[in-house]
Amino acid sequence: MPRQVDHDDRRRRIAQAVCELIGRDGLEAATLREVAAQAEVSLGAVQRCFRTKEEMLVFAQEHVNRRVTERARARIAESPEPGSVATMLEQTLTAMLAVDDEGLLDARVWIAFTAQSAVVPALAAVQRGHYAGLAELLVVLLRAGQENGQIRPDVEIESETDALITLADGLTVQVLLGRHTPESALAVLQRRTTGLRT
Amino acid sequence: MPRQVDHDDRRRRIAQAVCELIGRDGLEAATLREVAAQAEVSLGAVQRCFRTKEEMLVFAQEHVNRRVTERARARIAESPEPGSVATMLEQTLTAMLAVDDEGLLDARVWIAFTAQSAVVPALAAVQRGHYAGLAELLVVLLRAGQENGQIRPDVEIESETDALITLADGLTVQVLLGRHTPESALAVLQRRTTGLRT
DNA sequence: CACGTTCCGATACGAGCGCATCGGTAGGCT
DNA sequence: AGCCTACCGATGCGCTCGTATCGGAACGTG
Repeated sequence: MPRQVDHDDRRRRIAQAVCELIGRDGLEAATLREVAAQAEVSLGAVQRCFRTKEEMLVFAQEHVNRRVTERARARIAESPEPGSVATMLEQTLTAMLAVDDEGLLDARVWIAFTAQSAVVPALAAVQRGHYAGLAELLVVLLRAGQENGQIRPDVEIESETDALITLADGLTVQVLLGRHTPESALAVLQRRTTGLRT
Repeated sequence: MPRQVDHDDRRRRIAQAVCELIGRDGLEAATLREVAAQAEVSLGAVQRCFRTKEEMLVFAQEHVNRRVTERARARIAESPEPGSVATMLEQTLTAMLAVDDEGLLDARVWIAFTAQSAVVPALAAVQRGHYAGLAELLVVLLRAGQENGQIRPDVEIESETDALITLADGLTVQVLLGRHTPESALAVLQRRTTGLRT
């Protein structure tokens, strides 16, 4: 067999290159040639990793979604009180916001894919799956918080979960448009989550 | 002078065609040729109305923004209690949501332009201008409501305005992704606005 | 009434796109 | 050690894009 390369690693690197291009110049900047250049591989390599451009974009979409989930996990682990439900809740939602440069890039990628999801049902299904995971996590956190008394018992979990997700998305849009700074958006989010505590 | 056509009317018709194409298949579907076909004019006519494609897209962006404002005005006029501040507030915010087919189309156009605004500062400025107008309107409504006792006096107007806009945007995203129906989004919005009443 | 000006719609062009194809090359098997 | 296979990176091909250009039709004017 000829020289072997790690296919999964290459796919991840390409997906990362796609995200960087979309985050900098939008979806239309993610041409196969530009992606190859950004990932420092040849055009042929990109074509062998992904049968078609659409397949590449879907993988990149799942890639950025995984990054958000991963960032939530990391923020929880690094937080001063990893065991506190309120902390976990806040850190999870913060991971969805554009609070730092990395998050800002992901937010731009997120809205690009979300806009595309509005007209391509297959992409919308991918996004809904991501949101389903986030919603489930929030439900678990809220329920655990109510059981150990950290979350007010009168909070209606399902509707509160939806409201928190809606708030995070709305704030992300506001930050991207420059109507909120990352700091002010974070403050709004924290005011909301602290309102849930006992 | 040769045969004269109404330039402004033609520009509006072209902008409408751009919105229909973007609402159906996304920003990339708005090529000059497709726009010309949708507007039932020649490619040359589109080029003479707009010096460049970007100029056309900016005009279309302002066009859909004007439609939202116009819809808010129409909803207020048609509402059962045009004089009630609470009604005006609710109808204004409803105009920002994708509550009917026309609104759904506009919402898809909105998110397409918003995504582009995240990477093109010039477009972001246009969007910010639109939001500034909406925010000013909401501030006026809330203040008037407080003065005549229809809105709770403890509502902090500036932050509430931002919160309402953020909520409307977040709900729009959720509807576009299929995580909210137009009806459920409207219900969330109404619950929020009725909470502001005395 | 014919001319000339002015604007319209069709065509032409270079560039860049996604995708398909094809020698070259680097290792595993006997 | 040498062959042979499997994969890599470069090149080619239609196609469509945005933009520039050009002949022709339509009206005010002398």
